This record gives sequence, structure tokens and C-alpha cells, in this order.
Amino acid sequence: MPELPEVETTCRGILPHIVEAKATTVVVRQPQLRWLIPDIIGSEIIGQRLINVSRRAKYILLEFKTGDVIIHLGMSGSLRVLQQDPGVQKHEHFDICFDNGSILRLTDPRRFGAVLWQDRVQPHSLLQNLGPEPLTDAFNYEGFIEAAKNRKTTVKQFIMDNKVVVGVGNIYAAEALFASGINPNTAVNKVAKSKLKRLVESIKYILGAAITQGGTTLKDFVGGDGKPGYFAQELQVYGRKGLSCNACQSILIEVKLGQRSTVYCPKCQK
DNA sequence: AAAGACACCTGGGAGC
DNA sequence: TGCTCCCAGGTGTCTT
Repeated sequence: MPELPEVETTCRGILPHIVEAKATTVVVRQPQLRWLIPDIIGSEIIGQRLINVSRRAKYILLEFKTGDVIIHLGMSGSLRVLQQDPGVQKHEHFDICFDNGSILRLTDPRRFGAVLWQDRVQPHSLLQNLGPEPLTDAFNYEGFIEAAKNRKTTVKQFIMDNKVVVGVGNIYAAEALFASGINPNTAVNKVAKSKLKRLVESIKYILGAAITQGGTTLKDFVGGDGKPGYFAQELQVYGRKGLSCNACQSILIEVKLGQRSTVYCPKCQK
């Protein structure tokens, strides 16, 4: 579920319920996620007000006075705010309870996600060396062309590289390449500049549109009903192997790039 | 420095 | 019905 639009939707969904509230309890049921949940979180945040909820790449930042709780949803994670505890289900590994009655609860069946802490002295090493945010001007055609110049990797793997641009996952990489008419398997230094320009625009457009869509299901998400697939009806290629292209009716093809399946239209994407 | 393989983990679906 | 195998939204780390 969690690509950038889902992470952004999550941030927007949880913020109004918990911002300004004081953390009262931290509950760790399963400390072993991708990394061990650090013990220090409780002592840092209990009694402190949550100042803000923000996002860098796919990392959610819960900002407190002395530092931030960093949450990553991995492949299968989700965060919800509960107004009362309906009882703990399987895979619900971590809670922060607040003095307004809200419970922020992390669910993550595959445990590829993470809960970490960063203080105000220096940013966590995971957040250093990240590329630009796709929806800001820091991600632009000029920088993108420059970065692509001497790279021989495929254009699809290139746009999924966190140092090039953050937040482009497997779904939206495939969709952005379709929207810009680029074969995912092309070496990025062989793609025409005009197409790279379209690619930058497509990444921005598609992520933006998906966030707008995510907003419409915000209530369900927060209400505890977080179902995946908001954007599913918009997808042109992802998950459509063997089906016909919506633009030209050709049969869509799947290839593996960097061990990730990639669907594209052999006619529309040259 | 860059590219590729591999790791972590659980659940669901296909095929037998 | 049940077993085995493959696949899945991510990304840090180790090897070439």
C-alpha cells in the first residue's frame, strides 16, 4: 500500500487528531521491525506535546520538542488514529497514546517498516543523502538531465533511485513511464531529453493526482478501515500484464527490472 | 562510483 | 483439503 501518496495521505489524516496533544504512553508489542524500536522513545516523548506531523521521502516524522519519532511503513504498514481501543489485532506492533484519548497505532504484517528516533543534534543517517522531493521545485528537469547524463541503468531503476528523486515506488514509476511514452528498459542516458522532460512532469502530475485521490479516502483511513487501492481505477499499466493498452489496445508486457516487475505498452512506450 | 544481488517478513493466490 | 511455490506497495547493505 504505501507509496508516497499513501504516506502523504496518512500524514494528513493523522495530524488533526493528535497535533498539540500530549503523549501519555508508548506501547511496543513487537520491537523487531526492520530495526529494533529504540527504548529511548518513551522517555523522550511521554509528557511532551506533538508539535507537528511531517514527511521526508516516505518517512513520517512525528515532531516533539527534543526530536522526532520516525515511522516508515515499509511494504505493508499502515497507521491509524483510534478514538477508543477496539482491542489489539495481530501485527499491531506499536502505539502512542495521547491525552485527548487518541491512539496512534502502527500495523505492519511484514515488518519491513520502522520506528526510529532522531534527536535535534543531527538528522538520522537514513534521512541524509536523500534526493529532492518530487513535488517541489528542487526536483526539476535541469537537475534530472544532469544526473542522468552518465548513468547506464534503466530509466525505471533510475527514477526509483532515492538519490535522484525520493518517493517514486514501483507503481508510480511504471505509470509515469507510460504517461511519458518511455520504454522502462531503456538506459537512462539514451533517453531523449524531450522525453526526460516529460518524465519529470509526469512524475509530478501522477503523484499529485494520486495524493488528491488519497484525500478522498482519508476518512476511511483514519476511521480504521484503511483499504488499499484508492488509485487503482486510474492505473494504466501497473497490475495490467496481458490486458490491452487503454490507448492503443496492444497487449501490455511484463519485464523484471531490478527484481521488480514492470508492465508497459510495447507500442506506446518506445 | 555504479550496478546488481540479496536480505528482512508474512499472507494470499495459483497449481497440483 | 492441504501442501508447495511464487509473488507483493521498500530500501539498506553487501558483492562485484
